[in-house]
Amino acid sequence: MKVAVLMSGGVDSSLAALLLKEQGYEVGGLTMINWDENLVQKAQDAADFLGIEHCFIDLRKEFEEQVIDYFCRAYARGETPNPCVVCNRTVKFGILLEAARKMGYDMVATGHYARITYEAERDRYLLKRGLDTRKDQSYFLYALKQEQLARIVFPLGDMTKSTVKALACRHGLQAAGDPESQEICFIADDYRSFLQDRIVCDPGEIVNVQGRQLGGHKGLAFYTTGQRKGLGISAGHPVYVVGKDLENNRLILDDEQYLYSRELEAVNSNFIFIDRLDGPMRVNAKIRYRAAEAPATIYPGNNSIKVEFEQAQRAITPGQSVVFYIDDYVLGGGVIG
RNA sequence: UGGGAUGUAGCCAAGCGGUAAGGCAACGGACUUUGACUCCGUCAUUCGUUGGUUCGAAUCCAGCCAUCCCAG
Repeated sequence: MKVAVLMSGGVDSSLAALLLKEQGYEVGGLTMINWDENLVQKAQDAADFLGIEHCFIDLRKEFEEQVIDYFCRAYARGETPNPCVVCNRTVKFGILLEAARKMGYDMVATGHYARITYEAERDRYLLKRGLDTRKDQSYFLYALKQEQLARIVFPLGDMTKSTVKALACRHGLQAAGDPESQEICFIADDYRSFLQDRIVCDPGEIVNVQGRQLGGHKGLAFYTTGQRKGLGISAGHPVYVVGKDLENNRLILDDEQYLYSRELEAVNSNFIFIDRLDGPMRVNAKIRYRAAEAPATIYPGNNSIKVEFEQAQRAITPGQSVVFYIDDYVLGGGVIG
């Protein structure tokens, strides 16, 4: 069995490669250039250290079309996209996975903290959260299809981050002491300056819920629901972005209480645990990566999924993903409309 | 131009003779495979200004300046 480990040169992917090798797989390192080609060297070094072959593939064009373009368009629409979700579905486990297969690999592996299991009775691959709930990354993977899950291995899914670090250290992996990963991979510092060159940003008014003017904004794309910092508005008490009035190019700010809402509509949904949602279902749902799961009922709609929470959620944000869980399993998810 | 009121950090604001609270904003850090939230830390040698009284003034007194309100 030949496995291509998608290597970044960091601890996680390096250890993933090492573990697979120890388990007897035929392992090769594969690195995609999606933005910064300088990262390839680090991966190459790690592969050399592990004594595995390594090659890279330039996917900058594809990444630009699939991820960056999506990222910018979503912001231009006033949404707050999650590029990692799209990258995983279309590039990392899409184009790159296909490329690996063409190179003769059977599977691809990454250092994600998530688990994939196969359920024979239903002939389904299921996605489970990582054992280390603090590091669990299943949220970013809900959009994967069966064909994709069938070809993926996550060697770190059953481990905690501290175990990974300890093992990496014991094996003398260079990256063992590296700081945790960064921001969006294609944005070094501030996503705002990145957007500035790519989309049109019209300054406009800042108003409160009642419509009273409070100040001015630099372009709706630069703000996200629930945001407090960087607004420059001194109201005597904290105020948050509670919405966007795209029609009038106005940013709406107000007290935190206006951020809470009990329901949302999700589009572009994908289901993993089941084929499709045929009727109401009780789940635990997460409206952003670092949010607590909350009990909710989901309902199938025409072109969307309606999600009704038991308790109001704070800052439900269009463009972000809502992911449904049943116990440790990812049922599916969608993009908040 | 008369009468009244007010002038403390970017904004709001405590202080009322004993050596500048607090909130908001801002900045820095922690957290984080998205954007946020959150948490921690920093932020007026100086109180419109000039003099005076006092051992000592943002606090009392006087002049000047500025702003606001009512008269005109």
